[in-house]
Amino acid sequence: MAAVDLTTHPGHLARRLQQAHHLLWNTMVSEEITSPQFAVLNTLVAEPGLDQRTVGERVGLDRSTVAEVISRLTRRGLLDKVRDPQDGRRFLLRLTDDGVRTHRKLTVRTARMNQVFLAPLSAEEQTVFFDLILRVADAAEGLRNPAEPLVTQA
Amino acid sequence: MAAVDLTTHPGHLARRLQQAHHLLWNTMVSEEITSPQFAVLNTLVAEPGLDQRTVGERVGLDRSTVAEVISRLTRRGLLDKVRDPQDGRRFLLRLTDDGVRTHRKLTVRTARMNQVFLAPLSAEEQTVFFDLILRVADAAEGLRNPAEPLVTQA
DNA sequence: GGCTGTTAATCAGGGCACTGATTATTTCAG
DNA sequence: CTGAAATAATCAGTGCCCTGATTAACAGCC
Repeated sequence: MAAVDLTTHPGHLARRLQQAHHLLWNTMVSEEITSPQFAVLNTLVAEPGLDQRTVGERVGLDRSTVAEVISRLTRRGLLDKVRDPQDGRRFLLRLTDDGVRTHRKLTVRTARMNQVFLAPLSAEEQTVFFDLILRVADAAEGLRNPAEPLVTQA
Repeated sequence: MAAVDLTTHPGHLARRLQQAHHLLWNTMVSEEITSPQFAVLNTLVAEPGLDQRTVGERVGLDRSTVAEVISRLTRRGLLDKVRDPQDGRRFLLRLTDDGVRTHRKLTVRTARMNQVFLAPLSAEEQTVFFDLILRVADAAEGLRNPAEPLVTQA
């Protein structure tokens, strides 16, 4: 008898927001390339030659997920993986020509989709929307790595 | 050369927000019961005897996902499934005593977690946060079913 | 009664996301 | 130089999430 109103639960709202986004992405951007895959491509356009771990850090994907995403992109020929001659643990990642083309094409469509997605909000509201979400997400991520104590006494 | 700033992409932000939430949920609420599972329990506290499809509608889970979530809750003995004598296609869902107890316990913890999660925002900002996300999500969901028999405000 | 269409649930298949354990390589202390 | 800690990547296991196809049951129409 003590049911809660889920519309005041940020986690629930975040999930619904993501689902709504997924729906729109699928219809307006691509059924092949997903949003996380696009994020990886985008990062490698900006910084070619990153390793897997760093890519994950940039786009907010953990080590396992980023490995799967990269393996899919590689399988589709959008990405090249080369062993780092300087450090045999690492793979250096780089877009193929096809990867670059795909990124360019999706960038346009993504911009269009974002417009539709955010259409219910005024320009000022959109700014607030980004700001609030970013602040909440950043703060929660900060809780994971509490300020590293410089003087360690473990 | 034409990399995009992902912090102005609502889909990317939604994903990051959900990940941050997941992290906090795991540490502050439960490692056993997930947020979607809690949403299902919560719905059945409010409306016992719903069928699977309706539960999915209430919490925003599609038919396949809701089936998995319910099967997990049933396996843990938090939920009972009974064939509807009125309609042999349906299963009627109801919490067990253990399910009710679990829901009660998690309700308290969830409230605490939400406070921590939203702490970076002032009270007014929290209201805006809910409002903006809800409006965007609702609008996008509305695009899926263009012409529904709208119940325009009673 | 039988046809047809709809609906609840399941199944097959793909992708995202996390944790904990393992492997290979590098780095650093002694 | 050598063994121990750290690091990049992979693997195993679980759970969420979606679409499209299938199965079983209901409902209306002739």
